[in-house]
Amino acid sequence: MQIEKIILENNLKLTDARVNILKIFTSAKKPLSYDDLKNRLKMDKATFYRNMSKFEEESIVNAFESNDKKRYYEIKRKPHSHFICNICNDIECIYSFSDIKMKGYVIEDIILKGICKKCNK
Amino acid sequence: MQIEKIILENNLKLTDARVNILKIFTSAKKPLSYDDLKNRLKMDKATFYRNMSKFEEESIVNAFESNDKKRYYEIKRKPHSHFICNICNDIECIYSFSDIKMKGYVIEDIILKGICKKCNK
DNA sequence: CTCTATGCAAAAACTTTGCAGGGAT
DNA sequence: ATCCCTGCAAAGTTTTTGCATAGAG
Repeated sequence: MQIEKIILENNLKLTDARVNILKIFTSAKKPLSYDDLKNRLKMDKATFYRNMSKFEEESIVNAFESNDKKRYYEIKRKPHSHFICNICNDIECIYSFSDIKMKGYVIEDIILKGICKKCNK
Repeated sequence: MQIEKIILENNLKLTDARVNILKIFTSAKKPLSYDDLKNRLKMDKATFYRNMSKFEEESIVNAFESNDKKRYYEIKRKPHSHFICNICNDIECIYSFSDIKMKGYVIEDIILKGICKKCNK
């Protein structure tokens, strides 16, 4: 199974908590916070956060802080950007560009902030 | 004086705390957090945060959360973007582009994250 | 004089840490 | 058997709120 492979390849022990977390994130369509997930997580918050830190270390997930001071995580897949709405705080993934270059810098993520389609009506 | 004008034009009372804050921000070259400023602020943190909220409401300042979970503020001036280093957490202002458009959306800020020049050596 | 602003202390929100017991390899 | 993981509770960090007093207009 794909998820078990990810865990074992990164020299982590295969535990229920890790499988539970990665199942959720592999099917998620946008970044999620602990708060978004707490009802679906069969584990303590400490376990969640500790595992997410491990996954970040191992480059299995990306994370960033959003407008609401929560940390949002997503599984690493093809490069994309994010749009964060300053009104409703919703986060959208954007696949239409990722071509900004800056000499001497490595650009790992592009975050656009503003007013989303829904809130802009 | 420019700072007093800003305060009074927005129907705020002219207080030492507000002048103190805006003096710092008008001469700042990049966004600053409470933590960056606490030694230079002659006021309680509650006063600082309450005033910054007012300034945001009145569109005198912009703010965003950075990698370190702190809120960074800057005086509104000509539009620009920010680069946040994922290693040293330093924030740089970037004036070289701001031309991304997305139909139906309003883009208010562009934040690039990655590895800055210094850390990329 | 009135209404807003301030300081202090306490609370709130999110995340991290210490520790003892449990589980994967 | 060993070392990593987990849950629980407590602590840490940043920001917000309540309340009484002070200050601007």
